[in-house]
Amino acid sequence: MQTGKRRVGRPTTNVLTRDLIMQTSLRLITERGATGASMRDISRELGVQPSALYNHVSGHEDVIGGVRELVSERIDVSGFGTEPWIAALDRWAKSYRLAFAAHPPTIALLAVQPLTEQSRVGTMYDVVCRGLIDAGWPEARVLSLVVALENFILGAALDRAATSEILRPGVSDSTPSFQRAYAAREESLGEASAADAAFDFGLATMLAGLEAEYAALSQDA
Amino acid sequence: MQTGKRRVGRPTTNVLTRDLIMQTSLRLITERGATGASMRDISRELGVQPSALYNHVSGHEDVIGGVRELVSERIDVSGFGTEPWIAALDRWAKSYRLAFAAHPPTIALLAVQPLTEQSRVGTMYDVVCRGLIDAGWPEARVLSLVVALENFILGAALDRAATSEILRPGVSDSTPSFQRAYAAREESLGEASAADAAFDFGLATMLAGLEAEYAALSQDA
DNA sequence: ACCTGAACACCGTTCAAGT
DNA sequence: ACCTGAACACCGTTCAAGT
Repeated sequence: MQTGKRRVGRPTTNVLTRDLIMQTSLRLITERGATGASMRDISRELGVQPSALYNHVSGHEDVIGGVRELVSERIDVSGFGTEPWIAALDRWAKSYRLAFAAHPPTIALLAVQPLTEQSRVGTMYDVVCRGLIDAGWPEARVLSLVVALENFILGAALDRAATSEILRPGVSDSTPSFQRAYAAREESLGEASAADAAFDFGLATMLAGLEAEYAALSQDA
Repeated sequence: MQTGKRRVGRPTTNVLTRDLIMQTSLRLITERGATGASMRDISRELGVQPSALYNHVSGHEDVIGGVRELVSERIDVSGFGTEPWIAALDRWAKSYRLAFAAHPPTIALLAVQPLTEQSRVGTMYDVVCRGLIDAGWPEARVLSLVVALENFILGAALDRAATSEILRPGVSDSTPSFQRAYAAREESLGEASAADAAFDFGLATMLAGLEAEYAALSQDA
């Protein structure tokens, strides 16, 4: 990316754009982890001084927000309006998690960020809300449903981002039931990821619970 | 905490202990947020040089791990063995979330940390696993169940830690369904927290799904 | 408007020196 | 063994100066 040394003063053709900064940041985070994309790292990668970034972004928080937008673009909301609501939620949840799982270190960074107004994330919520309202869910409950599912998805993504050894009983310790459960899961999983198994199990459980809740709703009406 | 200026060399009575460092760190995180408990902040609060901390902890990661242990001590696993498994899970999940909710900024810090061996967290898993195995859940599925529920809990805690404005549609924008759902929830909630509503809804949904799954299990047997 | 370069107030961590 | 003090290699951000 470097173009030798630039002399002071405004360059004849701009070196940076906001989008270039976001793309570079996402790439660095993915390649080097959450701590590998400091403002100084990004500027170094782009061959500019750190202060140059501030002509296009307001600060590090702004960069993180932009990266979140980038990652969120790959979430699939196409099921709403074309499939039954439960299938649409299933598709949404799985693609949501995969979008973040493709860049594991982003999750811890992004999950805490407040939602910027007028963002693509906002339009995603709109599509999901519309699908659920049209399906007959009471408006007052729709956001609780969406947020609850999202909490699970982000928690699962966070889990996947952590080392796979995050949950492992110590050897020869005082947790026999934990060890038995661990060994039994190990055997039944084979090559599959434990985090994936927990996500699939949890998502199926939540959707089953939602289906039951939905059935109870139409019984009241 | 300061005791005037100490001269160089080993003090006659120790100033620090590992536990004192952890307690101070938790207090600072709670009072000042996740960024308010740097190694230098902790040392300043304790009236010592930053390097003094390294006689009792291996580094910042170690401190975070210790704080997680502190917070986790308040998780209630007393239901396992004394209540039906579903009630025990409900009690566990609610106290789990509350333990972290009492120190909101800790969650983002702690959720990503790998589990240290021989920790209290490990014994918590053991009690939960034992309760579920004794209740008749297949050993190979127990950990997926626990991890899935934990993912939801931590995701919900993360959500609660974020500003309450994290999810809010922009005014006069192109997300009408999102806005309707937001307004409807607002009205039905009154004073209650939106994050709480989503957690309660999600937990009830997951437990209902688990109950259905459990019933299906015994049908096969 | 958009870059460089210098500066400021921070980090985590290491290590010699002192008791 | 457990502290101080100095040092190293980092941060994010601001701002004057230059084109």
